[in-house]
Amino acid sequence: MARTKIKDILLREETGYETTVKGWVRSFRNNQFIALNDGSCMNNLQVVIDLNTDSTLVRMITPGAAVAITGTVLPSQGKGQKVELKASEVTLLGACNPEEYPLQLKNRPSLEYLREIAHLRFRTNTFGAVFRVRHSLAFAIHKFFNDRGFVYLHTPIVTASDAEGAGETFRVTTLPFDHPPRLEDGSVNFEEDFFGRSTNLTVSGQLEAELGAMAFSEVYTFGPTFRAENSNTARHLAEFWMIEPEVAFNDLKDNMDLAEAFIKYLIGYSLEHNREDLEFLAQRLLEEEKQKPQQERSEMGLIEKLEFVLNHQFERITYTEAIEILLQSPAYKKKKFQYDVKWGIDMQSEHERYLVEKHFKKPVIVTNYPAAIKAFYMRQDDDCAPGRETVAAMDILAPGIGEIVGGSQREERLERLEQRMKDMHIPVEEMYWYLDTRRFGTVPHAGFGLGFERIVQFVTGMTNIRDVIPFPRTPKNAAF
RNA sequence: UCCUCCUUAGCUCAGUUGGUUAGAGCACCUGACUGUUAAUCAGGGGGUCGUUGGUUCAAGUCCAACAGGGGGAGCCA
Repeated sequence: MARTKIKDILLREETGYETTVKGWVRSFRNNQFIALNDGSCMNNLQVVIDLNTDSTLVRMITPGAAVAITGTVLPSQGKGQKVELKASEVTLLGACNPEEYPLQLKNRPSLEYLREIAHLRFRTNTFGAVFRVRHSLAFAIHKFFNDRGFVYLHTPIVTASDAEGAGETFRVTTLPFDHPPRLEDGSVNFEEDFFGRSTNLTVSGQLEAELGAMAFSEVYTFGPTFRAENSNTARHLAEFWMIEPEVAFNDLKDNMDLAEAFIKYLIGYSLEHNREDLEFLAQRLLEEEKQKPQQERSEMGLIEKLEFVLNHQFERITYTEAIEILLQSPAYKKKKFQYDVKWGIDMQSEHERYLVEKHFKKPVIVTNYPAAIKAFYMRQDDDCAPGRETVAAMDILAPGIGEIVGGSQREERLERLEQRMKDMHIPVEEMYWYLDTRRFGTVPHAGFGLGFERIVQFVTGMTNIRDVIPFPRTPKNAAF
């Protein structure tokens, strides 16, 4: 008999039909009640087996074991569920030695411990919910852009340019690391390497996305990104996924509108399609926060927070206004900030958190940062006072996780771009392909990068980024 | 990379001022019971106290280094 997904049985709420389910045992009570989960949804299906079932088979029904069960769906006699499956045939597909299996429903394994058994953690309620939401968000990203006529562009994972200076790179090579071919001056001869030049894993697909935008008008990338920085935080990974839309003819305001609509769409999509999972995650978060002192607890529950963000305009302020707010803040006057505030500084986490969590209490888009602290490709603002040169940058800061989006209108004027690159010691000749877009039919355009795991964190409420990617890669950790 | 805290049973954690044989709950095993909901009840087994070195008559406990992890910071998405 064809397998029915547990989600469909629970959704149907109909009874009296015969069917087959397959899944993994979460718990087995009373030698009679199996809580069965097949990952299709949060909830388990209660399977009731006959008391006369062969006792050697009954002994094999243990947490983690895989079973196939045929039976009739009936209204449940118990209180915890509407329907249950009365088994007529139970088949053990895969046994699971309970002495060795580390996941038992009645244990309360910590997130840190589950990270060590990441190959099994999908089978827990928490990670089941997190990764169903992650899937939903990934799908919603494609849907959002597809519905708006964007072309999904696959930018390369192996690249030769580190021109953007977005971070430390992982080198890609087939040269023998113990005796690489060398030039006369002792440096490694990359001409003998696989690609005939020094290559690394991509740190961003943006520059290539810009090339696509100059033909398709609107493109987006969504792929793995690699940074070899020795960052040990709850919001950094060495391998993560990034979404980078790039739109011709858009200016900074269009860019903000797109980013805000995008984030709200993702939240709305998840609220609509992952209600059960989000409710579970909200409950989990609530339990976790009970451990914290009152003042550190968040004011809103997870779902309230998502609905709040969905229903309120993001605050939009310039960098200059942000600095002004910080300078006027009680926190600044009481010298609560560890780092000083003045125009020109790169804002520290404490400053961003003050703006987002204390002052505005909602996502904030900060624009027009000082040119000196931003990347070469950002469009230089006109009519700046001397010493106050800014660029058309925008960062979206979200409560709890900080910068979730970084983007800008791009510098489309060839001379100004070349001059800026020279000032910042970026090899102009090597970047001829990038500059060609400014030579051949250049237009104003804008785009941004959104860290996928950060939006998954925001939506699921998971505080550590390592818990929203299946197999996290971080310094000293590439297990599984 | 820096600051800080942590590492004791499969898991979550106690462990007093350095002092006899290392504790609990859950999990696991054995048995009982059977419309349970993290099932319940009775009994049982389970430890190189992260690793290495040091101080001491004596170290889970004090010191150092290293490893791993948490929280914070930097860098960023």
